[in-house]
Amino acid sequence: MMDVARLAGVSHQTVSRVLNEHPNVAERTRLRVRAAIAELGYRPNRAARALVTGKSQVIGVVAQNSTLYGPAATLAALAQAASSSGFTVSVESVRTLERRPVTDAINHHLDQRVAGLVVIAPVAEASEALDGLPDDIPLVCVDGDPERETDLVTVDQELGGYAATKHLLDAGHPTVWHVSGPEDWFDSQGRIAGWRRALTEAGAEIPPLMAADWSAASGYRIGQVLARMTEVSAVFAANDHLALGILRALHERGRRVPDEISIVGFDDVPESEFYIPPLTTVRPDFDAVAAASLDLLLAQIETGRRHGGRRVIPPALVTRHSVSPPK
Amino acid sequence: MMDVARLAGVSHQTVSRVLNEHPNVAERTRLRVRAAIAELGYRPNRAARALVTGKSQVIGVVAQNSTLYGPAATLAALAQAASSSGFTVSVESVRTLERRPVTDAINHHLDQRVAGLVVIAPVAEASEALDGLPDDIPLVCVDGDPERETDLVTVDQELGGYAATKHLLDAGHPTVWHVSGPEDWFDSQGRIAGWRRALTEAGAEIPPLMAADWSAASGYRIGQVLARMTEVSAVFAANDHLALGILRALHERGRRVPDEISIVGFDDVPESEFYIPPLTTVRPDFDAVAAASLDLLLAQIETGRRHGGRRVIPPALVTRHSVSPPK
DNA sequence: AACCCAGATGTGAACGCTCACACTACCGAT
DNA sequence: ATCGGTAGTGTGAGCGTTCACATCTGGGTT
Repeated sequence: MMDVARLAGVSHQTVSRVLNEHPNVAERTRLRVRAAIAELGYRPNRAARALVTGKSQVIGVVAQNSTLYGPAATLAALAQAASSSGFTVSVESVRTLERRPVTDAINHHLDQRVAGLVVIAPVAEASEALDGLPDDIPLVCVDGDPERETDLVTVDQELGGYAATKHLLDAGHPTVWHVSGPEDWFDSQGRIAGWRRALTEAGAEIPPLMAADWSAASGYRIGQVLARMTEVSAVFAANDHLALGILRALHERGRRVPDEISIVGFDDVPESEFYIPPLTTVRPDFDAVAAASLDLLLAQIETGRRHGGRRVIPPALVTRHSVSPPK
Repeated sequence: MMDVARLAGVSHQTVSRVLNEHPNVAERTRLRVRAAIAELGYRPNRAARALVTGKSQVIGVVAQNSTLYGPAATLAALAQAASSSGFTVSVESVRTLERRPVTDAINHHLDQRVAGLVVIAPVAEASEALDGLPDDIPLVCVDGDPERETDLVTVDQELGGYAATKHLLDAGHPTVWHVSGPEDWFDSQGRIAGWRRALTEAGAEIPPLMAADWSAASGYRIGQVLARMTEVSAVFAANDHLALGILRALHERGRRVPDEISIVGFDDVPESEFYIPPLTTVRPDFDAVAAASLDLLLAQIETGRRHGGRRVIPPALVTRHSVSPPK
């Protein structure tokens, strides 16, 4: 920086001002400094800046190491969105969503003096890890406890579950079975609630809940049970991969979809359009989730205060060919 | 740090020594310092350390913003592996794999004084962006040009393509059609080469190449063509999602898999076991790719020199039910 | 007893920036 | 003629570490 200053015939401070786009710099000075920067190929040292300001241009993200579609898609979208705002995303990957590893990951980020934190905390325990945090660090919680007070971005799971169930009910099915995700996930809870509400509103019987994890394998196992039960005509699966497993189990036992049984999924993974049959599903907008998170976070960074903002992104039902009226 | 030093009754330098596990510190002093650290809840400022040492504990990753399974899985595994080595992964997400955005991303990382760089560069243009780089920065290229000299980690695509094709040939098929990924991807090129080699070795006819992108949608389009061609009895799809699209197209035209047509995929996405029928596929070990990358990178960081190391991870064929002998 | 050496510790500078403040020049208003 | 204000610029300190070097101590050698 000194070299640049010397070449431009100004002080280091003026160079700093040009770099930070400080208003009070004469136009020709600015030009001269920029020229010197270009000539020397100078690039500012962000570590030094981070040291003195106490903040970096880095957003710390805590996410579970998983290839689950939702979290992975959110993370990718977040990285993309951050890049275009001049931020870098630093990922601390946790093996499990227990409190301890999440806390460690957060502390590690704090050591690096990140400008803000995005925590993907889809279960209660991970969500609780956010409670002890000093409140001078910008923080957005994604997919976290819908009840929490701090800034939160989430897909409207309840609405999605409601829409899926309603769609099946509207097709004429007397009731809808639900294969849910793990019960400690807020996502699962929301989808279950939506399912229940639709059923209740319609005065339909509420069948027992079939809880699974998010995998196609568990969908398959539950599908084998469902396939034997002649009274089930409509199933709402908590995600597309579960739906795929169910589809396969049904196919194996010769139960035809949608003729005998209708199915709706959740997530709209790009492949679901090519399942057999093409899956009617609920599409959350992960790009919108990422954009909203960044938006909230940047606002906090700017003002230096928590706002308690809350963005709930409504998902959309996309209808394909896995639903038909009951026979 | 000064506070800790004061409390422990030592100098700041001794605290620093304890922090960096310098050998020449008396045992009881070390204990006293640790106690002081714990009592004060002191956490070192990484930005300050990065400033003075010129290196951070951060690994810069450049990856395309995509939800493609391979890159996403590699990235996740990398973040996980880095975390357990005490490193953080900083992701710079590029929208396209053109040279310019990749170079920008790399420079941005360099500004942050990352300890090393991992670039996922599956096409030639991205790979070229690595050429102008100063050679004092540790660098590992993942999925890059197999011909390049610098440290490289990649799945043995050629072997995978060979194994898939050979498997179909061994089942008795006269030849094997190939639906490939985009031709500018090294992954595609390797799989194509393996496919050709297996065909050539067996003295089989080499059918025209069907090039697609990686999506199920493009697999479906090509599948519609394949379904009409009575002479095709065996297809090797460059990834599982393509295979899914093909499966669906075939199903629509009433062509049964594997009775009439056999199919092998690539990637072993977790869902492929539940496709109809369960897909025989080639499984690359993304965890191994990530581990090898980190290994190579850490070695460079330690020695401060490029080694020109090269790790080629052999994939494994996993046989399920999408292959049978021709009728 | 004098010496040496290695282990343990302390001292001050430096890393590359930004911040707070001081200074200069020039303007218009009194 | 004096004053205050403002745009433009410079000066020095300080952020929290590590590095290079200096100093101190105690045990083993001669």
